[in-house]
Amino acid sequence: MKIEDKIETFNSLIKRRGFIWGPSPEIYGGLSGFYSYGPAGMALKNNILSIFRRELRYFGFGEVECPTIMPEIVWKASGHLERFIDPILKCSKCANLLRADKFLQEMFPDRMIDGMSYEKMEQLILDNKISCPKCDTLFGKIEEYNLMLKTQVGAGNTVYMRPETATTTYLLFNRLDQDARKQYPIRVFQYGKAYRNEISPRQHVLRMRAFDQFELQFFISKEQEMQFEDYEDIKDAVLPLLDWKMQDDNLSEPKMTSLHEAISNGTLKKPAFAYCMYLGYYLTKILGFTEDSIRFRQHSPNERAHYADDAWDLEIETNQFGWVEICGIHDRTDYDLKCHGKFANENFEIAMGSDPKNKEIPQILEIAFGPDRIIYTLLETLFEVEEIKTKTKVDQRIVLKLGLELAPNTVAVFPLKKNEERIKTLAKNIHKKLIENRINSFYDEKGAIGKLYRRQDELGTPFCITVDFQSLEDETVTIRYRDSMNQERINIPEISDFLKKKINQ
RNA sequence: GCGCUCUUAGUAUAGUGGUUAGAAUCUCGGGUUUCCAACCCGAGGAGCCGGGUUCGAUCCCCGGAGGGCGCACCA
Repeated sequence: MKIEDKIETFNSLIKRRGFIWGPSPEIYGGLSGFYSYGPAGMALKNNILSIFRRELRYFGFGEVECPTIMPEIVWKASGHLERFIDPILKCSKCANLLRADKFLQEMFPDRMIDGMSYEKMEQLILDNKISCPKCDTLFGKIEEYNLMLKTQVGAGNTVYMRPETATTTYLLFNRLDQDARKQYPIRVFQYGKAYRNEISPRQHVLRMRAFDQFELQFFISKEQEMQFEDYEDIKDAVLPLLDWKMQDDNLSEPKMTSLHEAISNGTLKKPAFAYCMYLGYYLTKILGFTEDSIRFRQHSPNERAHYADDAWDLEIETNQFGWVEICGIHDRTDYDLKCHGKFANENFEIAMGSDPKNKEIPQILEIAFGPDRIIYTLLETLFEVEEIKTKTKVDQRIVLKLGLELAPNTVAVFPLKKNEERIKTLAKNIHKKLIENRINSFYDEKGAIGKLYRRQDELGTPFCITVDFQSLEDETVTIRYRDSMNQERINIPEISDFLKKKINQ
């Protein structure tokens, strides 16, 4: 069997081996934009999350969790209600759909459309007899498309599913300020679901309507942004940067740039923001993404979100979908706290320095990961179809080169022969010992030894242990390495320690 | 959301207006096998949903859902 199309093979692998299924619910035909994780996918996700949590502890972050539903006032204050509801023009004849404001801006480049009321836009359309560019039918009323999912709580209270976790974190600000005893910068992150009513979700889990976010926040003073202690430790780090000027020159390859170089030539303005870039890069690299598949792409000023002063996407190059954003690093300034302070009638001005009289609203720097995108891009970039030579033929194998801590199974244990009771019993006992040592071991005996190895290759299991006849004599087994397919013999009582040592290397 | 196109076992597919929808792989049971998807025996599993035309529809028609591509959308 020759494996022809790598992308097809990959797409079927993630279904076949229980990584990602959908659109869910499959037995009812599916709802576009919603996917489920199978056991392997969920194991991978949990492994990623525990690495992130462990590392963020090291970087001084605390974790919070907030409700996914928030009242209307929150989104009015954050600006999402205004920005996430788009005015659209729908052609009554050909059903062509257009963003009303963008379309009108194109028609009337000299007029200020942004901020114009719907009535005024409609008047403009009427006065100038604006018609559908496709079929020339006259446009009528402006309709709304709401990118936020709306529902009701209690007796008709209109509420919204959060379109990002970040805003819900900001609502805890005065609690966090107390909790951290005003030791700025405050570092906190939140992991959880966010919801967006995409018009047409596509590209598998890359654009879902319900998706995970893992968002880190710095609450920081303006002074600290420019004189950031931790920056000194990492300023020599070299990152693949593609700023918007390079993009304007039609470049797509990033330039390896050290952070202090980026700061001194003005590509990056704030050392604290540079530190965020580093942190995003660090967390990405630690998952095993290869260096040449990563780049930071800066948003051009008109691409930026309503709250952002500077924004960079950390992107991964995939076969199927090109460069995919897995993380966004945003300088949100004091925008969010200013808005919420105003709407909630709270005073968020804090004395963050030594002078208690010098109060200011903290700045916010954000590092926002999309775990679903991490999982998809990680699987896709680490997936390989390899040629291998056996004694008799040249064969192929499918292998996921997942990091040792990420693989759903750390080790699999097999009996070389399934109908030899003594070998089977010993293999089962070894598996049991590993499980008791809380090592993620998997026992399998269904199939010839080669098939057992290949099955684990597909799941990314880094180690396989095989019990053979010699094991019965001298208390040793073979351990087979996923990437090299090499084997060596090790002592049975030392397996757990051997694996733990390998993992912590 | 629009246009084009597609939808058959877990996966990837073949074929057909009419007996029991075929092969691969897969899964399970058994045999064989002393290290890389071997082999043998046996078994299991499928035409997206709803309506119409027809004596009869998986196949033709209509509608819906979902996927792919293009447009639009993607703070």
